[in-house]
Amino acid sequence: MTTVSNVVNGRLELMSEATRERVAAAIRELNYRPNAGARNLRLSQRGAVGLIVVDESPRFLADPMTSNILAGISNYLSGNGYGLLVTGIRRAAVADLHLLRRDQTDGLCIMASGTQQERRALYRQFKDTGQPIVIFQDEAPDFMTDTLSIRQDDHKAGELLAERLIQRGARRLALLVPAQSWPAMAERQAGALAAATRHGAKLDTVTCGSEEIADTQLAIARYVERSGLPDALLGGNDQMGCAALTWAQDRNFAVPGDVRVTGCNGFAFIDYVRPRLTSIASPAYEMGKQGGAMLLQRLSEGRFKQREMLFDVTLVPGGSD
Amino acid sequence: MTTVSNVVNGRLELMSEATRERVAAAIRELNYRPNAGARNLRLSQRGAVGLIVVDESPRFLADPMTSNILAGISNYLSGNGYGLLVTGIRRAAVADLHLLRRDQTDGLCIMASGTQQERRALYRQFKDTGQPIVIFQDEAPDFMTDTLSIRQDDHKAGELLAERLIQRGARRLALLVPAQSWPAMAERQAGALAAATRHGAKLDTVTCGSEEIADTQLAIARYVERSGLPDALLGGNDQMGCAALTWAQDRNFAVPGDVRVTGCNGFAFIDYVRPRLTSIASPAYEMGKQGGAMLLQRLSEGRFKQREMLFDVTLVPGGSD
DNA sequence: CTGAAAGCGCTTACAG
DNA sequence: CTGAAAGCGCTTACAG
Repeated sequence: MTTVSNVVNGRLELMSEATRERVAAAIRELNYRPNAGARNLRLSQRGAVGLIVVDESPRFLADPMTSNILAGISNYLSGNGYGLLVTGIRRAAVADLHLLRRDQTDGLCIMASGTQQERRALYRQFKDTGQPIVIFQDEAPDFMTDTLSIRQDDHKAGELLAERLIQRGARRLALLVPAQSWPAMAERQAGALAAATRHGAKLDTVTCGSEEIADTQLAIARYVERSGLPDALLGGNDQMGCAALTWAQDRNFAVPGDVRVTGCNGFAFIDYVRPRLTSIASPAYEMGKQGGAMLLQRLSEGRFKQREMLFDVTLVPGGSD
Repeated sequence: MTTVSNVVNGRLELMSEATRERVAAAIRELNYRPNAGARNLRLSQRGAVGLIVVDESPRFLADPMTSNILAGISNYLSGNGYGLLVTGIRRAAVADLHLLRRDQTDGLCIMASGTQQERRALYRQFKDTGQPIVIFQDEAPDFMTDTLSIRQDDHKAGELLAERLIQRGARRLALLVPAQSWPAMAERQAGALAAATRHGAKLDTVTCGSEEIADTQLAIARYVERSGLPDALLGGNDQMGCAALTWAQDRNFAVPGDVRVTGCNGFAFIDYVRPRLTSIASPAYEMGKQGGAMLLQRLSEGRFKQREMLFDVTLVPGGSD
């Protein structure tokens, strides 16, 4: 058994070539696949990481940001012999989550949602598992000790978009945000506001019932009725930007002639609208990959090397601004 | 230990209310979380299912079909105490896959790609693990015994789209398909061809370098140069449909006035183009959910109740046809 | 209801 | 290089 274990785990220097090949032949012949659970039990590890996406919708992967982060984490972990257990869950059901009630992962990756208070309550529950945690797209509250927060620079994203619009002559900007906002969205808003203030431009915030197309367009219509057409409509994300674009087209406003429009995060579908949506390129996939890497490093070295990672963003010009 | 095990596993009838509460209190106090791996080892089960997406791109979740199926599987399994281990992998790397080399799952869900020969080679490797397998969006070859194939009715999808276009007066249809096709795409093509033949209409197949927007638009341009503008451009999926839509718009062709356009699968972004893309609603999420359910049923009952499931599709009218 | 024991399939220190 | 043994944390049949 010792030698087989040594072969399976690649400690090949402990035996002769002939022995190695004999064992390998037997493995092939028997179609032997080592039981990963037994190995993990013996080594007091779990061999897997949990990804928990807290979302009220069962389609928790609908947002490309989420699925890109997932792909990044998954690829890194799979390449390093770790499993990724994926769960999407409504906030109310988190307490019953298998990943929290049973000990089956070495660490957790979290994408939370809801108000700050709600997210803090979630993080406390996750912390109670005693596992190291990577939080995506949110800051780690002070009480989260064994934690790494990974975000993209959404403040800069807001600034880049607002500055570009102002440079092109816009003086009154309207930023579309969902009623139920989230930290990244708030950062974009703060960034856009900072840029507007710096350049003496005006930034209105238009609160939409949700980020869905119908709610977004309704909110735009009401805002324009009240305040007139702004120089620019900034979608809080690509979906809201595209909603603004089609709203303008449905009313026969020229984009960018009558009103400029932008999005944020730059996922695939911005190339499918006309004019192409000016947006921000999100490093979501890379964030996921780094999150996986940092978590495995934490597991092997005992602590996270840093408390936060902030990923740079860049502007992707389309024709809509 | 016996009583604690009975509490943890919900065999509450074996003890008094007082005992139950004493154990529960101790669990809370100690923040005890049972080790899932040890339980699985004792019960000779793995407690998890693997999802393998064979894709040459690291962004293996970019297609909404894939991420919707994943969400469906994940939600069903999580709700039933099973884990889902997600891996995206290039075909060339499949042989080294952890999910194949180690014994860590009770069953596999597969989304393959490539030619029929390549997919057969993949399925043989998966079969060698001895696990029950659910194949999505492809038929199960004869040699796959312990297998369930789950597909949507793509033949009907092709028929529905072609028939609708013909009813609206189209006589020459052009179907856009990627050079590297796949079974679902071939089914759509067969369905569209059957409908065209039945109604005496003409269906040309336009092979595009890939399903990417640039390749699709290039292929359309070449086809139109050679054969003139068809009455309708049928995208093999929504992405290709949207590519056709923007191609027409960039050339100042009216849609549907000069040329009708359709997509297939009906994911979110078809609402963000103008006119809205007429498409087919894919039951991808439901397929994933049923796949998870059928796999767990297979695990508890010893065999799949059926060899195939075919999900119905419906047409979603937009303004593009 | 509790306690003692066996065993799931591994890893690893140790003796030969 | 091989063999025997302990132990990872559970479940479960059995005795008390």
